[in-house]
Amino acid sequence: MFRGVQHINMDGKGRMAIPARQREPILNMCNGKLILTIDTQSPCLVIYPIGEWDRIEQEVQSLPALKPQIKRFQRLVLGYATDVDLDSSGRLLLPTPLREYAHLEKKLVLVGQGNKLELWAENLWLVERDNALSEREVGSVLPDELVSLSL
Amino acid sequence: MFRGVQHINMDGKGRMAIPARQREPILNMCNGKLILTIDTQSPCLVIYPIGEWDRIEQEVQSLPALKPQIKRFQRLVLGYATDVDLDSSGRLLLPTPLREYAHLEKKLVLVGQGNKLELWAENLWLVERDNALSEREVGSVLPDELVSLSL
DNA sequence: TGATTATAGTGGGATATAGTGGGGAAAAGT
DNA sequence: ACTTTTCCCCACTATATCCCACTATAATCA
Repeated sequence: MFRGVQHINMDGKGRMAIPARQREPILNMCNGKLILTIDTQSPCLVIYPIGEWDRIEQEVQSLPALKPQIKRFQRLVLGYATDVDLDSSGRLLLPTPLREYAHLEKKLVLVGQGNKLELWAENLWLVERDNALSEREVGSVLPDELVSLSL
Repeated sequence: MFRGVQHINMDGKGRMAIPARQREPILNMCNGKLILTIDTQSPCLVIYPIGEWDRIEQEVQSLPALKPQIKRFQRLVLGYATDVDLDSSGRLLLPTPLREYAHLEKKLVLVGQGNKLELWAENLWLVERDNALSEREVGSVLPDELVSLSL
């Protein structure tokens, strides 16, 4: 599955090369067909192999849409979901609305998260990382689940 | 399992030789396949044999991701996790993002920790060690778990 | 003990592969 | 028909990988 943090560039045409590491599995798994959508919790995008996405989409659609919060969530996640294909040199074109949502400029960070990939603007990723790290400061309270984890 | 503190050098290409001591067990255990990730508590990296990592990964993934703190923790630990292989002379290449995270320069310290290895920049290791030692100063309070330990 | 041979650790050159950028053709939209 | 976007292709640069050479440390033997 997807692992590792990689810094990559978006070129002037809004394309980004999938690192060779991830390319192989993507081609096998879903023949280069991916779904790109937004993460509603963080200013980043998520990339699913099409097969994996089908499962997610069903789950999201089966939520009770009468609750306004859920309706909004569905609207965003399903609405922004866009099919993208790898081109012949293993790159994909980032649709403009998604580019804007995640404030993507030239410098990007691709983060493996098991069944999916996250895509960040480099500066936002660094902020997110530093926030997470500052939680190790003295006096900050960690959830019990983390404290009791034996790594 | 992994024991001992060893000082080693990273060469100009970001490679580091695994000491012969540890090499044998690594090859047996996981055929030279390792996972490198960050330690979220300290500015150092951790190295797991792939088998051991699978267990950890499952544990981390099964945490409740709705808590923002946990989500962040997962993002970092799983995100930075990177597959690395030993090359033909028993070295491994340290990926740039991880190198940068732990401020690795030429001088490194590899610390055995049982099921895993820790990798430090030498200067940060020395600081950490001195901090740890200074806790034996008069008046400092040790956690109960430590006090009741029979060594 | 000193000399000789292994083995570990280190460094660097050469080649292959990956990443980046851009020209221009095809397709789509206006 | 014209403009804009998408896609294929080629060229260049950076990075990773393989391979071999040198040095230092440890092990062996006379």
